[in-house]
Amino acid sequence: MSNREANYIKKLRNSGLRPTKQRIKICEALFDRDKTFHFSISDLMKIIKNLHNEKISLATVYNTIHAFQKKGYLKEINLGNENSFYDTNTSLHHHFYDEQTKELIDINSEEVELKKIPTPPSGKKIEDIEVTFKISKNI
Amino acid sequence: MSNREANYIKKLRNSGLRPTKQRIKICEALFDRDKTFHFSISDLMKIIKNLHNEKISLATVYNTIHAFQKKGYLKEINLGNENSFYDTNTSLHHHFYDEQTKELIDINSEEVELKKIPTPPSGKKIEDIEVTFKISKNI
DNA sequence: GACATAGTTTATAATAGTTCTAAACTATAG
DNA sequence: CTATAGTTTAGAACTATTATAAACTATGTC
Repeated sequence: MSNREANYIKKLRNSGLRPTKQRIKICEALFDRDKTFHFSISDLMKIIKNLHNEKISLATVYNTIHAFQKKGYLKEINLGNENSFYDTNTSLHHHFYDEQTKELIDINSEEVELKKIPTPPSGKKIEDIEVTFKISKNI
Repeated sequence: MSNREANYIKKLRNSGLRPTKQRIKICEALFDRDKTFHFSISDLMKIIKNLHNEKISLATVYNTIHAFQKKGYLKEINLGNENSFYDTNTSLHHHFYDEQTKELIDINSEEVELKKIPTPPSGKKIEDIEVTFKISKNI
């Protein structure tokens, strides 16, 4: 068993998730990466298919992604496509988004600073700030 | 014919859209308002149903909203619900969003100022900046 | 290791939002 | 008034997602 695999097993157990072989494979597909990773469920299905000859059922992929999201290992991002996207970068951060190419690029939170912040409606507090910079080809 | 109706007819014609009675009714439902308006297609269907006894088919509502969006009279907003939302405020602006209550509140662009803006990837330029302040009940 | 059990996976059905299709209808120009 | 291109419509088709319920499996206990 690889070091990484053992680590996933430990993390899954610590989160109250049983380390099944499907979950470990999904961990490998998602987190064995240098950069943070953006994906849709259908992206992930394809990646799993290519990575292992064995397949994981669609329902399991949905279940697992939702479980990982609930445990805070994934963040859902909303770009207005018809389908949901997920981000392995769960820290506070921002995005460049190219609507043409559907490219999504992470921006570290230090790269963006707000000078003026509006006062929230009474009885509410600001929980999170997300800035999306819509970009396009520079002709 | 009301003043407003005549105005909608003119605007539709100027945009290259034939002023059909369905489109005029949809204009009334959307734009006869003081405040900017946020809605989903199903919201709009209900509103039309209540406003007039006559119904407009779902396909027409979709067609019309898409046409209005293409002409720049509506802006799509992405909140990560399963369905699309639209905003009659097409100017550059930002939002408060309460995920619990699904409340969405417009923020004028003057209320938000950015001190530091990241440099876009080479060959790309920033087209638009959207800031979402996620809010929640202040306990 | 065998067993019970609670958690998990799976194929499939069901649902929801949206888009497509093709026929009927209508605004508009000539 | 007529021709035509644009529009509306019901319903089918499609896509993403969630629900269902039966088979399977990780885990703790003996």
